[in-house]
Amino acid sequence: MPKPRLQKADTHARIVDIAAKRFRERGIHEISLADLMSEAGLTVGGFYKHFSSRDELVVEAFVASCQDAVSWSRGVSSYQQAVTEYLAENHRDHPETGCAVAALVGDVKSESHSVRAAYTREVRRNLEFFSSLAPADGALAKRQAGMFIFSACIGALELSRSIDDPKLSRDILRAVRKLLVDETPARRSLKRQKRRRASA
Amino acid sequence: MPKPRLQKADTHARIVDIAAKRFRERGIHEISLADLMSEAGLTVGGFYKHFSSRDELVVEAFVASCQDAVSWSRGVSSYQQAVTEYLAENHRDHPETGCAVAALVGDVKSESHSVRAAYTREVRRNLEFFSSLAPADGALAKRQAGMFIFSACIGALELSRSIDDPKLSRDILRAVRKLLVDETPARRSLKRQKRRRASA
DNA sequence: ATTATCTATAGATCTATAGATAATGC
DNA sequence: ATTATCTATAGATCTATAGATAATGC
Repeated sequence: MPKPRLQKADTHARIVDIAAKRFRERGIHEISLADLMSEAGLTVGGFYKHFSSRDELVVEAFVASCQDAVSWSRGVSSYQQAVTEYLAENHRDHPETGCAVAALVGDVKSESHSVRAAYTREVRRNLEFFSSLAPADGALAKRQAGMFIFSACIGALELSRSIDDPKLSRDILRAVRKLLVDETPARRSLKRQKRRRASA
Repeated sequence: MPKPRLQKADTHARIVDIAAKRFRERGIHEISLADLMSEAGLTVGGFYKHFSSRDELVVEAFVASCQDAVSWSRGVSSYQQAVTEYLAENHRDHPETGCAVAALVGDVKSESHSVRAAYTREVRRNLEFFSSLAPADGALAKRQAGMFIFSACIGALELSRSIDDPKLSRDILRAVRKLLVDETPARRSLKRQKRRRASA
């Protein structure tokens, strides 16, 4: 039963949004176009009136995923909040609305040039975000701290998602959260100062 | 042209070794049984005389991959050496002989119970290895430091492999290497002591 | 005769295309 | 008449199975 005049652009966006969720949730190749179209209430046949290829959808869906990260970062005002929320069990359990860089970190290796380019842009945006919040002095130190923090976050989140032991999964998130928040150079020197002031 | 009596066990091991390489290199589902058998100089038909299913090969290949990590860790005697070699460009460029936990961190989410169980065992073994070398005092601190270090290493390695900018890729490896080796709690307090001694 | 491997193929996907269909808007 | 979507299908995989074949070892 065709339903014309119901805004083609809306349908297009709906397909992209669904793909953006499912790709992060299950991986780019673990879901078929038929499944995605069906979730949108459509059939496979119509797909190529919206996209010239599967790859085109992958790129659009990835870019759409990044919007979730942009919205999230707007609500984050401190380094501690960023790390705590990124490494929360809630984020681990909901890859479909979470960080696309983490969710697709293994997948993109075998993707097209366009996908990898979009991915690299998003990595760079994330590094800038974490650098801007990083407790470090000077542009270079901030940049390096951003790379360090983002790497630790991605590694911990993906490890916690991949193992099948819930306790170990939680322990990894907690340990990395703790060491990132407590044991960062600037924070440590802050603590030292407090200790000194207290003992004086 | 069949070649009987040439040790079935040898052929079996050869298939497993090839799979162990290709799965790490390209991902578990980006390579077909036909391709693997062909690289072993065989045809697909014979596959099921060696394995009851594709999944069985995935498990055996994963376990075989872990041997590379065990051999590697035997030659590692210090924390600094572990981090430096793990985050080397050479490791980044040769996933086929490198850490299977990193190479398959995204892939295992959609794999069978057996694969995920083997993966979890290997994560645990790696955590123990990094914990044993970690510059931290006390069993708990060592355990947490191991999780922290391994997460940062996996995140940095996989990010460096996924992006398409060689310079950024190298910068990430370098920054994480530097901050892990220089800025670890125990090392920092060591440095502080040296500074104090020098100024005294 | 046994056994490892081969050829051939069934059955299940999945991407992509061709042409039909039905609701809107002139 | 136009246009968005549908049904149907071609062509390319990929896993798994059935039965044939050829080299060894009795």
